[in-house]
Parts: sequence; C-alpha cells; structure tokens
Amino acid sequence: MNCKPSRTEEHKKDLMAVQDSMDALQGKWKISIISSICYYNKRRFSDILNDVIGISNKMLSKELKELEINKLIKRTVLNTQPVTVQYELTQHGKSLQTIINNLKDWGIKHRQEILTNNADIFIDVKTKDALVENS
Amino acid sequence: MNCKPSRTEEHKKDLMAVQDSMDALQGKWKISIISSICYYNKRRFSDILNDVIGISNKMLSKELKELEINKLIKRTVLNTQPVTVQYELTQHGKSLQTIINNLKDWGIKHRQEILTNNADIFIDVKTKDALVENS
DNA sequence: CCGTATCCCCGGGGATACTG
DNA sequence: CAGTATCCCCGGGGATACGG
Repeated sequence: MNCKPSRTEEHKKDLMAVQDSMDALQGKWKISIISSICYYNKRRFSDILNDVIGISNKMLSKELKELEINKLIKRTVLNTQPVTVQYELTQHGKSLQTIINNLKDWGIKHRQEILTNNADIFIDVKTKDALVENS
Repeated sequence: MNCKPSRTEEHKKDLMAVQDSMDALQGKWKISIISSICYYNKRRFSDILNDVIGISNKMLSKELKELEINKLIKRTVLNTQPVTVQYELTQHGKSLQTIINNLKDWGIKHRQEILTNNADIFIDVKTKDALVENS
C-alpha cells in the first residue's frame, strides 16, 4: 500500500483488499478459533467450545459458518452416533499464519509503545479510554 | 503464533497481542484515514474529511481520537484564524506499513480464492452471505 | 474550521432454552 | 453432539444541529 488518498482509483482497490482481509478476521473470536483448530489440526465443535474461553455455542456456530464461507476452514460431518462434526484449516486458512504472526509482533510492540512514558496516565488498550490515575 | 489452544498461558498472551493489533486497526475508517495522512505526510481535518469518502465529521473525530490515543498519529493545532488542526503519522504509526501491505496482499489472494470455483454461487465478501444465483 | 451534542437505528453478541 | 431459536441489551455508526 503506497499511501494514497482513497479517491485515486487504483488505491481504492488496495483499500478494499485490506478491508476484505479485516472482514475475514473480524469478529471477537475468529482468531482464537483458527488458532485452536490449527493446533489440533482437526477439531470438533464441542472441543473448540472448550478451547475458546467464554464463547457461546451460538457465537461459535456463527463464526465457524463465516470462516467456512470464507473458505478458511473445512467442515466434515462424521458418521458417528450421535453425529460429530470436524473442522480443519484449508490451505487458504493456513496462509493466514504470516499475517497473524505479524499482527502478534506488532501488537507486542504496540503494547510497549502505549505503556512507555505514561507514568501518570493509565491506558486501557481494550476500551481505548485514557484514564487519569487517582492521585 | 504457534497455533495453540487459548488455555495455554503463553498462548493467551500471543492471542492478546493479536487482538491488540486488531483493536488498533478496527473501526470502519481507520485504515483509510491512516492511508490519507500517510500520503500527504501532514493533513488537516477537513482534508481528511474529503479524502475519505462517506465518513462523517463525528466519525472522523472519533477515529482520529482513538488513533491518537494509540499513538499512531500526532495532532497539532495550528495558530491560524480560524484554527486548523494538522495530523501526521508517528514513527509507530508508520510501522504499520508492513502489516497493511500484508493485509492487502492476502486480501487480493482471498478475493481470488473466494471467486474461484463458484460459478453457481455468488459470494458477497462484505456481507458474508452466500447467495444462490437465480437460474 | 474543528469539532460536540443529540437522536435514532441496527446489528453484534450474551443467556438461555429447545431440536434432530 | 451440534447446532437453532428467542429474547434482550449495548455500542457502532449515520444524520443533523449546534458551539468555540
């Protein structure tokens, strides 16, 4: 991305590509879910439900559906009794590794950056609120 | 990120780092805003309002505030009449280039992936709905 | 010019209960 | 076991108007 205003036609495409990536990864749990599946290679619904702390079955179902539509994971219904469903990363899903790694590295640098030179202020990265400390 | 379930303590940190990055970049307009400022090096409020198509002043104000809190941009009030305000990327903000580039590249691959082998189905990447074509 | 304030709508996302 | 269905709340985000 060569830093152009979004009005220039070619740059609009770059911007859209970035947004497409963000959309695919957005959602509170997507990265955690990908991570869980990736580690175990193949993973069942209830297992992921256990791996990802705090997620509800509704959310898991929804996020998995989106990941599948985006071809990041593959869903397989197994012939067991009762039915079990297996999820695994597609090749395309695995290609996310680089990005996720970059995001992790930058995130660590970011946290340091935010925490440095802020002795008098406490920044809550999550809520993005800057709160003055009680003296 | 070495693909571990989020319950393992060290991996939670990795996950959090990724989330921190996502949080900093999330918001409908952040990337577009960063892109605009980056291109012009220094850019005023009303100019960005013009560069980023469709954004409202309220949203621009809010997103700029968040970017500033996250130390990605620097805000300077100029001594003009009436007052003008200048925004520029910090060093930390510029360090996003790599990530944004990766996101762009992956986004392009992603779009191709989604569009391939889907002659009978139309995928709306934005809404994530898979719509069967009218025959 | 650079924002805030207000109103309002819609969708993300939690809790819980129910089905094949 | 693997999801749906329902209810409900809250915050993102648009439109518009106002203030320094």
